[in-house]
Amino acid sequence: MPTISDVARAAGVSMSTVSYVLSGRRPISAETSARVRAAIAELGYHPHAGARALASSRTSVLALVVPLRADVNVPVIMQFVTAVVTAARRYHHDVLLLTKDEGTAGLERVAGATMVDALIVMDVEGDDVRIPALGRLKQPSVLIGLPDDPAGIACVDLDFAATARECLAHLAGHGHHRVALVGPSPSVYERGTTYAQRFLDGFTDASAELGLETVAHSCEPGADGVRDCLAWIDSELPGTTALVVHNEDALVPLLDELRARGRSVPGDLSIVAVCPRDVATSLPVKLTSADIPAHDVGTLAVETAMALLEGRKAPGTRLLPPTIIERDSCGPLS
Amino acid sequence: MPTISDVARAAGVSMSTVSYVLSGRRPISAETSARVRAAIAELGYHPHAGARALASSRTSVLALVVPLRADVNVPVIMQFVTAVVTAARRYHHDVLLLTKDEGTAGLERVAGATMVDALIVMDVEGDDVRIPALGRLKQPSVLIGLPDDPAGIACVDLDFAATARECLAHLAGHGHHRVALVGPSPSVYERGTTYAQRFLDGFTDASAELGLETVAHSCEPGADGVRDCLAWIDSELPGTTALVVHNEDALVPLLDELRARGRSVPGDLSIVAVCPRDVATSLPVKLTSADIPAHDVGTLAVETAMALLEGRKAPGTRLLPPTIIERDSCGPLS
DNA sequence: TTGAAAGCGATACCAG
DNA sequence: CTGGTATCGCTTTCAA
Repeated sequence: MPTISDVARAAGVSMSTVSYVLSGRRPISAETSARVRAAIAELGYHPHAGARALASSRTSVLALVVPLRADVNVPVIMQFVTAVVTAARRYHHDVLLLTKDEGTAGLERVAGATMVDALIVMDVEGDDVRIPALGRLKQPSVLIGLPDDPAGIACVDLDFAATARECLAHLAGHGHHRVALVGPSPSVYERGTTYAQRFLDGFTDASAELGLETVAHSCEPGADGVRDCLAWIDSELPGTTALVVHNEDALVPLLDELRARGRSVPGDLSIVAVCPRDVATSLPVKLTSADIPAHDVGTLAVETAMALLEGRKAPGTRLLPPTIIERDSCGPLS
Repeated sequence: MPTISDVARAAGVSMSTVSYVLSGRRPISAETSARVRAAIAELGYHPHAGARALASSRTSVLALVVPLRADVNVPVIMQFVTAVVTAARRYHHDVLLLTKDEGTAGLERVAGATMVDALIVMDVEGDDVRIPALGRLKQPSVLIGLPDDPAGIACVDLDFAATARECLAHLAGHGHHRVALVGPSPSVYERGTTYAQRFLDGFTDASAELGLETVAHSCEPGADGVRDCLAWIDSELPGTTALVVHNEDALVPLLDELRARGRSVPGDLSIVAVCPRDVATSLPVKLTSADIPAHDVGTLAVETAMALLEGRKAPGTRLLPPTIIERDSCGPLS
């Protein structure tokens, strides 16, 4: 493996010149630069990451902490991950993957060892024990999600309250007055992640603002859960004409059940789902949906981390506005 | 951030002693060791990864290259990833995540920069351009999958040929003689990944050995694809009493279609699926299935990488034996 | 516009 | 069982 001094010798310049050609941190004559680049190419030189990290105390690596709970939606996580990796590469960074189950220790390990320049943490809970730990690190971090108290750490997420509002507004625009929310499974509410509650709060507020009659109920997984939830809705708000579904796993059994009952979508019942684009379009009825912009959130998280590293931008919270995509599951009131 | 010499001073020993306490590469008296550890804990010392990598030319990091094609099964990929990360941690290694779309350049970048000790590459194709590139690296690598020519690189995968054989043997054991294979979509065969072909070859061979009448056909995605495939099977092998389904996405529409036709499973038709445990159990009929042991394969890949790093074990191919799990979709010939 | 040289923080060899 | 120290390969300040 050639070193920087091999390159320097081959190009007939000093080590520092080679270094500056690579970093661009000081002007180099076009001619010198060309000679150096030629030598680099010819020798197949790659700067040694460890040496570079030691000398500069920057690693060009980002830590990404992912949940591996089965209870969260795996394809969505994967979308975050690929968005983060892809965006990181645009900034010449690589991604070190940590799992949430290592908890605080994992963060302290990679940060303490100076393995990473910044950390991006997914699946943040309302009262997440990792937040104080992150605050103690010398590296900046970005949360994907919104805890009760970010404690000065940057946050990025979809604006779930506004999303609920848009869903209701969309249905109201179609003339619906009685709308039910099919929520996530109870375990999601119990667990600390706040997005379910934020969505529910937005739903409740918007319902009042828009003068709608609404109910909301969590929905256990599986066909039975869906049936129970529908039964609950029927008894609590008879004459419901539209559903907002904030529960991906419920979608397939829900459509099955409605078909079995002979209720057509959107003829008898309109539906707005909150889910990634691809699941909305892969079902028998193409669902009007509020997108989960995993790609945008992941990208923004990386951009925020980079801004923090460069000292621009104070940490704060960025909630992305929702996007409703009209498809075939929303009709006028019949 | 305290350094090793801060620890040495605090403990009243030399730097080298601290280093040896940490690495265990030479005997240290219990007393000294205790003093050093106390100092480490008190100062909150973490060895600097870059410095360590520079001095020792080992990084304690593994590269993992994942595909991000939508066409592969995302939850299965995620299982590989979590298995690799978890296993790596048991060996005190972290995982740097690369995406397949960076191609050869990504491998050369992280290996050339000495960012990783070894590489694990998923979604290897029959004639994968990355294989010669991996051969040129100074770090060892492990392939998940089985290319046409591993060129001396270690491979780990499920034994798909044996899996096909077991599926057929299982059905033959239930008295079936006419069996059809519902294969992956044509795009999977066209793309270079070899597992589909290996499964098909195993299927064909075992069919002959067991004296069965079989046909095999690829299956396009979606309900239409399933209908076409079933129609093809009906015309080519009338009286088929059992299906081997090597196509996860076809499972839901297939069961739907059979139900629509009033054909019961396993009453009228037996099914063995090749898929991860959780999808086999989450369908309306609990499917008898051949497991995709993503967790085991990922773990074994890491263990192989570690063995290679320690110089034990020559690279070679390890194909994991299949496991058929009997559930509710296989009955006797009626 | 370029060069020389002092670290960065560990590891591991040479000594004792 | 423990110490001293050269060394790893690069960045960056100081000088020219």
